Amino acid sequence: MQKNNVNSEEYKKLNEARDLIINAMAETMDFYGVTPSTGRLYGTMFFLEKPMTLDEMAKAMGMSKTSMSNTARTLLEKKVVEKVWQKGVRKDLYQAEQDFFKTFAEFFCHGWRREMEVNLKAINKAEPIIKELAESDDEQVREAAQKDLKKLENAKKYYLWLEQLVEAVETGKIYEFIPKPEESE
Amino acid sequence: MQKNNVNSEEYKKLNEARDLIINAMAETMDFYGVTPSTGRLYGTMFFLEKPMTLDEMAKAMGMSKTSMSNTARTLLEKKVVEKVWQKGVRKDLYQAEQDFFKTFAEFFCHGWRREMEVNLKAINKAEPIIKELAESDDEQVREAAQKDLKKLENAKKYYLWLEQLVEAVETGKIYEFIPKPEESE
DNA sequence: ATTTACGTACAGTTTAAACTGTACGTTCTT
DNA sequence: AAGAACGTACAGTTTAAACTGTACGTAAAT
Repeated sequence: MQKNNVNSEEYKKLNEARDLIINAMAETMDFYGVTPSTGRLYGTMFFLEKPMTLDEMAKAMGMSKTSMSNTARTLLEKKVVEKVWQKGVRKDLYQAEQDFFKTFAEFFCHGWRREMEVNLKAINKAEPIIKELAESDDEQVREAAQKDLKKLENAKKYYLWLEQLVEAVETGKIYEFIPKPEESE
Repeated sequence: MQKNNVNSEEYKKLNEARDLIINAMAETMDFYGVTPSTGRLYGTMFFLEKPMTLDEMAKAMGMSKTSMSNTARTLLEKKVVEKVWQKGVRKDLYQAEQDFFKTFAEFFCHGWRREMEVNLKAINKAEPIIKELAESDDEQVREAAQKDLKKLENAKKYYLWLEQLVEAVETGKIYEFIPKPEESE
């Protein structure tokens, strides 16, 4: 918790300031479908410069190594951390992605894509059936089916649009429309 | 479950086809932070033309009225259903929003906005403290604080960009860049 | 003024998720 | 080849979320 040759008073202050941010991250990351403690881990890794081992995470979060293994995997799947490799280091090393634009693109495009795929698959299965029923002799069935077809058409149009959006975000074309504030490096 | 003067065989078929879609919706709506049963309710309401009462929902979902009250409130908060009013009807009536573009805009802009607000608030609190530490006599503290400041700068730039995106989506300006496929009405 | 209908607060229960500790397979070290 | 270090599968526990039924406050109906 406290480094050796270091002004620990000021370090404490710095960590408190970082915690303000980390807490906010932990709170808002529920939007990304993770628990607060997962968010806290990401926040912690975000501020740490060097990559982190599971043991370091466990110590920093005051949690079990098993939990850290699971949490790290979650963050890995969400593409907000990456596994890095260092010569001579046996332990797995994880490092937080620093570029929020990248994490934004990764996360939302992945989610949107999945939504499109699953739903379009279902639509393609259901549509022929409903199309058949839209020719029914039974007026009520026919009208209901026709209304459903219209709904499916609209859904497909939406997914067509979403596909375009995903592509624009993934390729970076979106930044032609909404430019990034220029980087300070 | 079975209407009176209706070809129940065909109705069954139609409901099976609808269920394919509803199941897909229930599955993918986890991305929107709701449970499958909440997704199922939305899907059910999406296909039903008329607004629905809590009792009808309870019957359709095979769940308690209390659950439906909670679930409906959730959907209301996410802005994917709305309360409608009909003359002479005492019961609350809920109706699914049919326009996916609207639900997209409502949901993501709300989430992004909250993320920006909470995190920027934390940044504004933490930054002055870190700025002070960036002048520290202790070299380690000073360098750490300076690195942190850069991180905060980058975060702010990202949120600036996100703000622009939210605005483009909310105002509909986004459709100038990624046009909607034309409506079939 | 009673009664009836409605939605939800509340308490209790069931179900699922988060988390821990032990044990095991794998890989590096010696 | 034996031993040590590492990550994770697994089983068990704790915590939180989902769901139910009863009860109550409010408002319409009689």
